Amino acid sequence: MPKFKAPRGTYDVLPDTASHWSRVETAFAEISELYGYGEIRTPMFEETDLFVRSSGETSEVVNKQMYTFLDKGERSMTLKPEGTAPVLRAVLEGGLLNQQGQVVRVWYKTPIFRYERPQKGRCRQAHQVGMELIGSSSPNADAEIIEMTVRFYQALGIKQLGVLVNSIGRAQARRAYADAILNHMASWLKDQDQEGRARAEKNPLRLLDSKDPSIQDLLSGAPVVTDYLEPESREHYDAVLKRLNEADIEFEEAPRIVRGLDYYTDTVFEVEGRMLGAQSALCGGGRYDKLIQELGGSPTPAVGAAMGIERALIAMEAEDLLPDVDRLDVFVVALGDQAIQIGNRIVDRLRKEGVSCQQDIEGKGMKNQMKQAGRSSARWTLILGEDEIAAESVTIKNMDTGDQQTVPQADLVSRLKS
RNA sequence: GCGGAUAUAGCUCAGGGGUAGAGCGCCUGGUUGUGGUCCAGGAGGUCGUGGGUUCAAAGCCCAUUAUCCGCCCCA
Repeated sequence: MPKFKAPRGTYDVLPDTASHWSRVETAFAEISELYGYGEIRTPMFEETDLFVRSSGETSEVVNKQMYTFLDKGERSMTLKPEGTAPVLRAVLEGGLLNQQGQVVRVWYKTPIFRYERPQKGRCRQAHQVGMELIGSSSPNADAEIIEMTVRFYQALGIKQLGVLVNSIGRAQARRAYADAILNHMASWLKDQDQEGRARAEKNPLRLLDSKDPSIQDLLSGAPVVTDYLEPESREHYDAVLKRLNEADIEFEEAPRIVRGLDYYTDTVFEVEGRMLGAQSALCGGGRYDKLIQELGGSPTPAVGAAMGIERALIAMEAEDLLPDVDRLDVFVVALGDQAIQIGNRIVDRLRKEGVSCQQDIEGKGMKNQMKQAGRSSARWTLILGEDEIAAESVTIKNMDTGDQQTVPQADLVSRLKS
């Protein structure tokens, strides 16, 4: 029994699944580059206040879920619970927005830390990729971000997903709408315990995506946020929808979509996996025009999204999209000292040609070496024994079909490449 | 944070107050030049952890930890 275990809510990515991770990460990096986004990397922890300011003092994340600690200088630090605020901080600090009218496009890949009760698709150290488009209030920006997320999931091959788009307007509309919801739910609210009531009153919009069937029933006749939008917000929202239609992005309008972090304005969206159980959100994003100001920058509109890597992997697993184990090209079976020497030279030569190779290092016999070859899932096994040495040849065995033929060592590379 | 379930071999699991089980995997041999098939043999477990009850606990009781499902939250 090992003495240590990975801390609660964390886990290791072992070699058999690491390639799945890099596949997701690579897909996102490629999409980002295609849209002209530059990578940005920020520290794992920040001043606690950055997250309090950005996510909102009343948010669940800030209240209950942050990994906060005092460093040796008695400064309150927090492991980043989300990616956006640190990116904006870095963009401001790095002077990327110092020229007026500049539009900045960045993408990132990062772990995030939230103290939560672990569940499938919900860990204390989770991983996200995301992008931010900073400096544009155009609906085209919102549409670009949504389009990118869709392209990302398409690149991974995930089919069963829903793209849910909504607008929650500006502060005024939201306040008016929140009142309307509370009003609508007044009779239900009376019957709730104190905590439930406090939660509902703190953020009435949250009621909208509750999974409680009794709440959902009551909400069926409830007012819709889009009826409360200010004229500019309405216009913006319509333009986003129009742009998405033009780009042939499949989506649905979902008035129940709100976001958990306080900084969103106008457009919010979510990509939902239909195979994910309770943790169904694959991606969340939206516009946050007030946030940069909140962080001390000049007023700057922006829009962005974050995608959970774990959840993408769960979705891919459910749709059987995860690639097989990485195959080795060649395993060299060599029998006897001389053959081993020649085998080493061949392995070296093949690796220089970009052919992945392995050979026995334990001095085992034929049978065992063949077994290793099988286990390595090599495409070909090269056999070097007395006969081959004498003839300066090598036997190539195709491990899938079992066919084998003996060819001159000089022809090896061209044989393998054909 | 709340509710429910689970924890036995590397993996998937069965069992059950009195000597620890299966399938798969692993090792060895049949085959000192052929893996994935077959046959034979073998290794591997303080039954999650800590206490308690008992002549006896892996089983019963209590606590604890981890995982899974739902709520909550969200990626």
